[in-house]
Amino acid sequence: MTSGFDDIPFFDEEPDAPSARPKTNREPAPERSGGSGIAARALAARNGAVARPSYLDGLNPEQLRAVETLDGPVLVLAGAGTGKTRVLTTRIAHILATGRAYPSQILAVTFTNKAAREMRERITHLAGEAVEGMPWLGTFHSIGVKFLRRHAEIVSLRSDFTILDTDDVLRLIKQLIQAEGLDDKRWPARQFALMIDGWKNKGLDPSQIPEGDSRAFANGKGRALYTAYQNRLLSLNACDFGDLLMHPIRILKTNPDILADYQGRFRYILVDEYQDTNSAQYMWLRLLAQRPGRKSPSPTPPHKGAGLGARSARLGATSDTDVVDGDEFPGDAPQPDSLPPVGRVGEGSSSHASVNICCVGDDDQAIYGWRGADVDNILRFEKDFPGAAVIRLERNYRSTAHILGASGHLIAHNEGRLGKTLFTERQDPEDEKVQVHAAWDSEEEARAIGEEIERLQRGDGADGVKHLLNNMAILVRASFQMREFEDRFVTLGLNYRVIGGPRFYERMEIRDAMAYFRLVCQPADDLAFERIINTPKRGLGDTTVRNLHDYARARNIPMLAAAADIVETEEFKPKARKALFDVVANFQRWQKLLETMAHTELAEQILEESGYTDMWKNDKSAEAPGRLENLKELIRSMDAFESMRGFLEHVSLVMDAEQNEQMDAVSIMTLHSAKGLEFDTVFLPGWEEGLFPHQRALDEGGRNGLEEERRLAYVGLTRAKKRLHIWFVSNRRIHGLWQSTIPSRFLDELPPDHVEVAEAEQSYGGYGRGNPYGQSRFDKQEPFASSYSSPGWQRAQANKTEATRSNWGNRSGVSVERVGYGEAGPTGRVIQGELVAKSKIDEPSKFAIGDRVFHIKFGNGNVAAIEGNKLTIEFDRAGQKRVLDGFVDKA
DNA sequence: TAATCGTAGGTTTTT
DNA sequence: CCTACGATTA
Repeated sequence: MTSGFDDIPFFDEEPDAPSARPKTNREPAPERSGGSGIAARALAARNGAVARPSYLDGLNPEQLRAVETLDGPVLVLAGAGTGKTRVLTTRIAHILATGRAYPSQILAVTFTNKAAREMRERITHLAGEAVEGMPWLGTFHSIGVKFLRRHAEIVSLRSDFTILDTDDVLRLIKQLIQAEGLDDKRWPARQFALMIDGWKNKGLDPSQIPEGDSRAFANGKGRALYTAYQNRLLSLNACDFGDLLMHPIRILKTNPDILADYQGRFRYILVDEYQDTNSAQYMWLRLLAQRPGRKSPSPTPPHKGAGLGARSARLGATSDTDVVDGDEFPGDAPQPDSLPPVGRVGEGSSSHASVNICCVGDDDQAIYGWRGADVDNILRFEKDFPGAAVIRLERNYRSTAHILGASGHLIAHNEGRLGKTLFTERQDPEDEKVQVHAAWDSEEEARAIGEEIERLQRGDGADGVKHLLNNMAILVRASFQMREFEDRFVTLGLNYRVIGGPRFYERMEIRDAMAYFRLVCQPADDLAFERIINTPKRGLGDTTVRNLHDYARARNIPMLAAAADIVETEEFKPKARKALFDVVANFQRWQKLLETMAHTELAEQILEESGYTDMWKNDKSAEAPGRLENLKELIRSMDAFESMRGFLEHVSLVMDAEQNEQMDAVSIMTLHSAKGLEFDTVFLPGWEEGLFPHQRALDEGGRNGLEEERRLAYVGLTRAKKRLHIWFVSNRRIHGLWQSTIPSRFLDELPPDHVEVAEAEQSYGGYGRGNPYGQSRFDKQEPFASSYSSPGWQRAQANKTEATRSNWGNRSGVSVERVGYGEAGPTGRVIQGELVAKSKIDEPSKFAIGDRVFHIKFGNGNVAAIEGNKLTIEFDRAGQKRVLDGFVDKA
């Protein structure tokens, strides 16, 4: 577990948990954790009756309450860095340890696999092997799959249905659009995929979508297309991601006995990141959170009040499995195919009042409204679950008081929040204020941030300590901003890591390979068939594929089967016929081998015999070696699975693969992907109107859009533990042309007490000096303007004002100043950068001049010069670049 | 089948 | 402006 991923300090790291405190659970509870239940417990403990379990040690009173309030609905409003994950995991451990439920009776949902994995690890840590048997801990989607595999037939699927990724979905939709005789340029599949996504986020099936939505696409054929799409999925025995929730909802709604069964089963429901739930997820939760109906056969409750000792005894017997897996839902007959109206789930039923559901979230960190998340879900929790206990976690363990003060003040500008005020006990006069910096343009911004990073790395900062790059991050609003930093860091030879780019299983070669495997395991997978039928090239072009497609559709058989038929005929020209024959024969053979051969071996054989690996071996492009490497990695990763099918199942849901965390590197990522992470030092560049808040969020989302942007800013600010640097530039290239920009309004929303406008340490070339634009109008209007008196801020304000009046084109005077900076400032810095590099010059390089090397970004090249750990490489495609040797491998 | 030209779009992302 | 993808052409 890397520290960067830890929301909260764990056990001994807790700031207010002195390490001197005894860890034995015989010890009475510390006084500060004095809820009444605890007091009683402590008393009991003193009498030797109940030992206070050690996992409760170090929780603050609110956290403890969140853990111990087990009956009835609970909403935990957990501010950033207040120990959210810890509460969730400890709560589960507590439920298990007190014997209130079997692991199989707890439903715990997260949004990401990462969160689920982390939760599982932590619970294991707290409660021992108890979690091994927690079958219902996972993402909404993975739990959806598990459920759907059991009840697939109710929605006319087989339980071995495939899960399509976005690529497949897109191709499928495109086919449907073409089949309708529509122009796929005018009606892009992309757009329709987004619409479907939106509908499914809301839990709407084709009959339920608003008429307006239907009319908005394809000359009013929206609904028909959606219907056709769903039918096509069924005939492919496939689901998209939305279906993994839609189908379970439908099953639960139309089958009261199944519903009652699950309602009875899940004694405790826990939801992470509740602020991010969409309507469909909400419906699903509401269905399960209702009290079981009268006739529901509820599983025997485990005996209550058992302590830790009793737990392990019970675990030995492990009746978990038969509670979940043993019972095969008798009386669960397939239902007719009619779709129920989507009403408001659970309406009119007051019985859900005492369901043990615990939702944890932070309305201030709701940043996924644009993909269907509905903040209202968290805002109206108390109405949905009457009598809910609402617990606020406001004690922050992460950031300095300045960072907390700044973020708290910013987010207070939002309306309609549940309202929390984070505080910390940390009082260190050494803590620096949040720094706001101005730069002329994005290039200078990147340059200056690079310098600051190197300064920290070197130990030239205020604290004189050398800092690891791993503890620093640059968080951007939009991914195009990353490029500037990458370019700069490559020239500096500064290690960086981009988080969130295209992921392993989304890469072309991986998808291709997976399509082969899919088709072997599932011959009806037409999408896989179409993906690889002519990859590598076999002379089976569009026309052949279309013929096959038509033939297959006419007979209602899979394309692979159609191909098998057609090669027996004279339908195709000999060349195509031969190629197709080979493909069909190959697949038939592989299918047979599936039963006998080890799956990794078979996978390798498939890629060899299909010519797929050869295709990349013959490819001269820069990416080819990397792709072959990825394929090897893919096969290697299959080892951990029982079978090829098992592997496919895993991959369809878990799209990430871990990367090398070895090297020390600065992280570059978007604000969105930074949620949940923390870093000592955080840089937030690009705080300009139009970029942040983003213009489109403003245009399309109005006030809500702005508030979501503000929450995003809040997320960014609260990622920082110790040092926070915010940047804005005066000029940025937007769609290729230079534009003057105005500092973000969010800057004005920061409290002066906790913020200082950083003075540039080097010469700025004086672009603000002798400000020709006079006093800023913002001086009067801004509430805090009086405290921003430093020259830097005034300069910033000056930029702000002039920026509103002019643009790059007619500001020749200023562009000269830029040149001035360009020559003065950075030149010195570059030299410093090299000095750093030279400290390593003595170490012999593992490369020699003339070596053939491969770089992940620039491809193949030859080493032209070596200075310490820096190489100058003549790349085949990218030209000459200086790179760090850690970034290249011998080719 | 590869290479080249033209055009559209250029926020955020999981599963 | 610059990239990525699709369509057209050799």
